[in-house]
Amino acid sequence: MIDLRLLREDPDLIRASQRLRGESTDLVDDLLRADAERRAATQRFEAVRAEQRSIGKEVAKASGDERAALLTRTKDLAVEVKAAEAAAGEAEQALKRAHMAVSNVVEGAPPGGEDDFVVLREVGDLPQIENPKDHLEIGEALRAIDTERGAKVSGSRFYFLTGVGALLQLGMLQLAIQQAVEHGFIPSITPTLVRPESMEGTGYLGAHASEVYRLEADDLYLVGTSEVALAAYHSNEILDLDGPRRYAGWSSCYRREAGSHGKDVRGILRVHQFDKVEMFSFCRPEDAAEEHQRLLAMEEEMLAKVEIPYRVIDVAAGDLGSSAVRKFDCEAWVPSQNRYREVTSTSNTTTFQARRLNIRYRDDNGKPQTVATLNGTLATTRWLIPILENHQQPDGSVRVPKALQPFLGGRDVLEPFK
RNA sequence: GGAGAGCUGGCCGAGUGGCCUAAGGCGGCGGAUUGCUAAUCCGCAGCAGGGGUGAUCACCCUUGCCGGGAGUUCGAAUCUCCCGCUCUCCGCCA
Repeated sequence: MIDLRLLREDPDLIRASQRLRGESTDLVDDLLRADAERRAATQRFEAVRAEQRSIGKEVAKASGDERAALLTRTKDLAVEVKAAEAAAGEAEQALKRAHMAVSNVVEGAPPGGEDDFVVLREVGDLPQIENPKDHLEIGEALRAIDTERGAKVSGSRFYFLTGVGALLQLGMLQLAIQQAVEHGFIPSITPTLVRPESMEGTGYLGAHASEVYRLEADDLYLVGTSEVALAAYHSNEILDLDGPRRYAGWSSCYRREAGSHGKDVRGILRVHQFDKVEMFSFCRPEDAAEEHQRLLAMEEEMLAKVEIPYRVIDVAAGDLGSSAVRKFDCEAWVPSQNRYREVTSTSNTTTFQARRLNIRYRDDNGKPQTVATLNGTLATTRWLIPILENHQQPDGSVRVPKALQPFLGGRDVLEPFK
């Protein structure tokens, strides 16, 4: 949710942001109207309620005829109060709906849609591989990835990681946690089933509702990222913030992939369940842009450790999620596809999520203010794809990046089974 | 799954229909005293929304908030119902 004070002071700023996103400016006018209407309705309610309360005090002291007279008056008033309260409640609900409909105010993202991202830099040399095998072919030869049995047991877009596949993933995630701890992040293992409020607070029940698994019998949701649990972790709290508060959450993630039938069906690029280490920061709004760069630097440090070439893109305004003001993706080189594919994403959501989740800090005057939140990927199952493909050798073996070798019993090469 | 007890401000905790504008304590902030620290004494303070007066910082008025929601009542922290959560015990179970 955006800051309503900002909306009142500078509605044109919000309209400009909506245009950049390719979203309607009518939503801004709807919100302005709903805001004015709510204030008017609140005032009407408060006026009758104040009268009711003051007469109520006289009733308590009065007796006999005087009391009876007061009671007839307050009985009528009670009806008015009830009606005014209901009207104020409806105005409040209408405001909330209009409020939810307006996206966060874009900050510095390039204009345009999905294809209008700006490449900030390309890092690492692309490997020269003749007829590269794709990650599934390599993974099957190593007996590291088994999608056939994944499908047998659970359906399409499920897989088993076995042997060195399991070790690679565990090592990579462990490496991410180690790095996070070195940089002062609090390592966390988070719930993957959450209540509706938590899901709603992070905005995942809006446009992405069909992407989310729901357990009807218990009214719980399976998270698509530990961002959900980490964001909701401090909901309704006032934090002591000296500097940014940083978490690294390790969890399995679940996605229905409802709208992606027939897309990326091979291998483990797009799956219903995967594991991820996610960074999440709470900081003062004035520090958010700098913190965003820090999360991006963390991602690049990890990519360097697994020795894969990548590029960094500045995602265009029209392709941002509703809560992000800016988003940087790291895309790793995938030789079999001869293109870059997204492996990390870091978003600055400023106060948008925190306002909905009611997460605040005390400013220098001791007044509660809404915090800013940011998130970013530190490692995920999908990384196995560029790791296997970029490090493949002509003989079918796979070189193990130095940083991962300790997690594979010191091996520097993984040999295929005959 | 069954039975019971709870949920009050940053924290602890009193409050069983109007005197709640929520006692008291801890912690916090300001001041006094004081070689320093500590102790003592005095004072100030919840959160959110709305309106107003003089302004960039206050002050005044007002409404809501006692786990969440609905209800009873002229009036609810207090009574009723639904939901959530915590604790204790029993049962079942990895």
